[in-house]
Amino acid sequence: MPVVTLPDGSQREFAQPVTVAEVARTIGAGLARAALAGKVDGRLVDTSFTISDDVQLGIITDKDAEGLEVIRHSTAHLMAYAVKELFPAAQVTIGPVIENGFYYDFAYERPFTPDDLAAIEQRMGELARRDLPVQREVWQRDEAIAFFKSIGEHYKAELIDAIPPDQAVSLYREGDFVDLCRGPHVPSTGKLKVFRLMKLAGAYWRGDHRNEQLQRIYGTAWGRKEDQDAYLHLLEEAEKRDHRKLGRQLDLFHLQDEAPGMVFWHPKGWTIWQEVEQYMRRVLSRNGYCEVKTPMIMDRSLWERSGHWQNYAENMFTTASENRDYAIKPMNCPGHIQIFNQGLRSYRDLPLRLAEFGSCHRNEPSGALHGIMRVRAFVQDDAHIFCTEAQVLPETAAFIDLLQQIYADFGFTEILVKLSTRPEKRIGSDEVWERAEAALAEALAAKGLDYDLQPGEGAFYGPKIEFSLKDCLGRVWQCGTLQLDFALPQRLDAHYVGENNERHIPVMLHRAILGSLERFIGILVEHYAGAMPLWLSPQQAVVLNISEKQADYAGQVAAALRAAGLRVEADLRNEKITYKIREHSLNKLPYQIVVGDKEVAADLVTVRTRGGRDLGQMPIGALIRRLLAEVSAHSGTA
RNA sequence: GCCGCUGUAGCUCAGUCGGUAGAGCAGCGCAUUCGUAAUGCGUAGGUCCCCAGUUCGAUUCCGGGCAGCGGCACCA
Repeated sequence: MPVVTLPDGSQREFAQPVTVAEVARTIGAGLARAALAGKVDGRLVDTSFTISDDVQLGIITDKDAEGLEVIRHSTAHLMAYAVKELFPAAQVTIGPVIENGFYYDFAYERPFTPDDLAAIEQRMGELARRDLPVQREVWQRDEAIAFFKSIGEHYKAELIDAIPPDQAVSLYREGDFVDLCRGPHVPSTGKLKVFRLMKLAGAYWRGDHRNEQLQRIYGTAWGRKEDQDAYLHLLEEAEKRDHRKLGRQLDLFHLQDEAPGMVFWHPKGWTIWQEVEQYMRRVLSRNGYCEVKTPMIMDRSLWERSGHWQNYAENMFTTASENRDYAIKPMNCPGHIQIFNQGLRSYRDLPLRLAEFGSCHRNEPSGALHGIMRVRAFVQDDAHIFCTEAQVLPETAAFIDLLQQIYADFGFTEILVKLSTRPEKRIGSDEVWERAEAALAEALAAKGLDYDLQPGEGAFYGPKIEFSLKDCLGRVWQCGTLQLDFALPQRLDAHYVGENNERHIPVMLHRAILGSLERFIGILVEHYAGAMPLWLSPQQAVVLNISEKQADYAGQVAAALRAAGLRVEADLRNEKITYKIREHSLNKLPYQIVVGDKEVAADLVTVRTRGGRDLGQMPIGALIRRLLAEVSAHSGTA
């Protein structure tokens, strides 16, 4: 006699066990049709799930986030079904739900082609229209392994083999297709109406590059056509914000074949760079950092002592001269330790914070390069804090404050935080790791930051915190980082004299806020779609004359603004005012100052923003005050 | 690095089933002197990514590179 409690608190009593689908039917025919799955006492189940005890039940439809996940998961299975029909020799492997969609990996004798993709999508449509029931079956593990082996699905057999022997496994059957799956799934393929296959890619079996490469197909799936259209539209819009496209359009930088992964900064892009760098320099100086500069090329012996020559060789560019080998620095830490090591340090010198806009070169794998986000030559806003173990917590807390303040100034509020802890291969005792991880976790907790824990992902020399931002397509890029290091100071003989007059090895914190200036500027450009806030705009205003008569006055206005420290040019070209406004608006130039006969007569300027807002007429002094206020506020999206 | 796709004018792209290529925008010149998102006319611009091969002839076909793009792996 199960009593089912619904989300609104109402209860229904049934004489004998009922399925989720049957409960939905008693509520209404519409809900029964819309039901994709059920949530029984917080657990997602199929609509065919039988309820025999008193439970809390929610009917999941495509309006629920979970409903969308079920749709996507079932669509992945539908795709696998279509692939098996069209390419019987293909083996299925795994097909999870991801953000906005799903993928499924197949092992096949040849890569799929775009034509294959179209055929698969068409077949999926046919299978969906047949509205085949999707049924759950529970098998004994060993029988399931034997079954999948018998139909030539060796990857599936391998997957099930990893499940504990005494555990039963669930299989889902739709038409002639059977797949291992935890579920739940939609009750029938007819529920899958809105999907599109997006792209093909190679992917390694079990994510290991030593394994064979599988064929991955990505797709998207939605409850309603409008949602999918909106998503596809969003992708189109995101493409327009791509920093590589805007970098060219706005004449910020370029890359060329002869220097893969290395950026040629143009005057406008370099202006942004300089603003970012000068801003960071001011903030660091206010926060107790000392700026230094270390050599780009150092002798092999130093890199051998640091361990890079042995462990990082494939990523380092090297050079040689007069029988000596050198490495071009991939990191700044060894150089900073050389500065720390000059003279005898006292505990009174700690914490010592050495900062450098450090130019690094890393020979990244060719396939990893991506615009200016992942390059081979880049500048880190790097710093190393030499401190005692007791200072780790306060230094970490201060760093997090600083990072948050800086990100806010650049307009970023959505920051992804991760804490990576001890890996299997590591140096240092467990007690030291314990304290180090606890210090980082404590600092994060004290700041009230939500973070993902990544066990085993720390560096061999210490745990780390990562701060990431998203690009216009939602790809995550690590920017800020804080890494505790117990190893390098010792390897490179750093010490200080403590209160007890004995020598101690300092703890080193590697930290960066922007990460690399290249990457950070790339993210900034995408974040603002090229319409940089005033303080970062390469050109902040342009003075436009309506006809040649006002050329002199326009020049004077521009000069007055420049004298106030603003980046302003006069555009005196013999073009219509509409033409100039259009062009500067497309170039995302924040303020357009129009002067015609009326302005000359009244000694005023007329101001409009790149967004088309008319600010009316004002005296030049008022304009200057307005712009300077906006610059110093680091704000303004005119 | 691996899988797939792509590479034509400064940019965005069309085109050549093998006979050395075209548009729009940008550039340049002339006219126009204009009030808030494109004035008109004219003109110039190419190693069709590179190197080999097949061919009477290759931008096109074949092979090998390089670079870019989408993923995967990597990102200490």
